[in-house]
Amino acid sequence: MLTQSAVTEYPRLHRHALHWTAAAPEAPAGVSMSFARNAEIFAEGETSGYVYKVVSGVVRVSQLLPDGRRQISAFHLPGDMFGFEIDDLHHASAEAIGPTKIIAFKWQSVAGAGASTSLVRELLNRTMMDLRHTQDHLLLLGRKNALERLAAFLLEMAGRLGGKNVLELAMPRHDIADYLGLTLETVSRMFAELKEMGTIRLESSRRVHLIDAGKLKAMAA
Amino acid sequence: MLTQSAVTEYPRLHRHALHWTAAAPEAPAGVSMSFARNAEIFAEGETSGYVYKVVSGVVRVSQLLPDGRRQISAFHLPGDMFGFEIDDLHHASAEAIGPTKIIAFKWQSVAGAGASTSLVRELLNRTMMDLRHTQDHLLLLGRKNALERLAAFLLEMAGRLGGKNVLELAMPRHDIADYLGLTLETVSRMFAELKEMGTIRLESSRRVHLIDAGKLKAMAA
DNA sequence: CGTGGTTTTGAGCCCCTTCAACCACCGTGG
DNA sequence: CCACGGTGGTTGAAGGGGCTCAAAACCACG
Repeated sequence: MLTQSAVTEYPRLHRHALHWTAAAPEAPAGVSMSFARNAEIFAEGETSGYVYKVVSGVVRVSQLLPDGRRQISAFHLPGDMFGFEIDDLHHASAEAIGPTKIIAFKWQSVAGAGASTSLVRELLNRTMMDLRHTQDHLLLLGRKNALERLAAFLLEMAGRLGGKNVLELAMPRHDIADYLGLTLETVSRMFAELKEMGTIRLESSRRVHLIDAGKLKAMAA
Repeated sequence: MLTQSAVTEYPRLHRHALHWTAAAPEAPAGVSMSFARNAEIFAEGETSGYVYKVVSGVVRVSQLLPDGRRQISAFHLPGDMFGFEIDDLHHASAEAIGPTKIIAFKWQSVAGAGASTSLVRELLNRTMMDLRHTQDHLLLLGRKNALERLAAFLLEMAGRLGGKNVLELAMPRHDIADYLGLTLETVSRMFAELKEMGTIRLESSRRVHLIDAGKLKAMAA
């Protein structure tokens, strides 16, 4: 019945932030928080009430099926915001991939009745960007093959990490796989294939040199 | 190299609406338009500037890969709005599935500098609902098998069409396939499988009776 | 009753998964 | 200094779920 393994064990998640720090009393007020590797920022089903902004580190947002299959909908890098919800229940969970600093804003303060129009507009803008990214990802998951997915992923990361041709991936193969709708073995094999084709070079498993970005773009379809 | 067929021919699309009708001069001003089956409402890459609201009929929003593989990101039913864009370029295309009536609003009027905060908030709300739907669809495309996808699709449609246990699907198998990231043959086979299991009955290929919605929910994972 | 579009069904194959080793790296402690 | 455990990554072999190709059946409509 099941296509994917349902027995994968994810790293144990550690609840609660390492520490909280009251931020400068500007508007809107934010609270800064630190999270250790694999620490849970919020969980699916929890009550919401905050939006979060990444200061440093990387966050993964994911949804789980009852049997443990996981889909990561986005990786959030410094500057990104996440955690918006329509009702006040989180509909996905968020975890720090490595040591991560975050600022939490009260939802009321950025989108509540008293929030300035410019803040609401800012939020609308970010939400529309998220929507576009997610729609692009639909195309990837629905219609691209494994090699195309990895090529697209590397280009996305390269772009978001500053357009350099050397990139330091923050996440393990397992997370990449759950982002791309593949298994970690397939991801590993596609890395090998890109390497053989001469389009990338692996300095280490996390440090990737893009040797031929043009060829990558062509394959990403 | 390619996993999916790249030679599928889509129905020829007919440009332009059948007719335009100036709407009552309320705020915001809308223009009503009618489209025939397979008529293009807007195309990927076109300049935007309007948001659209479905009055009657069903609209599909899709993205294409250069070789013709297609992913439908959403079906829009009466009452739904679509066509929001961050910049003023459409990032996907929209087509009427059957005869369809739509009202077009100037983007400026609902989200521009002069738009009321309540309109912007309304738009934020709709965008966040779209985002949630799209994220759920990521989980479907990334991690569910064919049978689970079709079960989830039927439940989604049943819910949106009013919760009845008989539903009239507006779209052909091909569109369902491109929504679910499958081929039309697989969709057809999964319909047959659900029928054999006794969870649905096909009055015609488009009229589906949900006999055991509980079992469907259980399979949709 | 043809005709074109849609749907179903069949047979074979392939990409990706599954299952299973093995390896590389690294901080810890004997 | 090296054994060690634990995490993360690679590689191999085999199997399967969904795709491809093909043909027939169905259906609305002239």
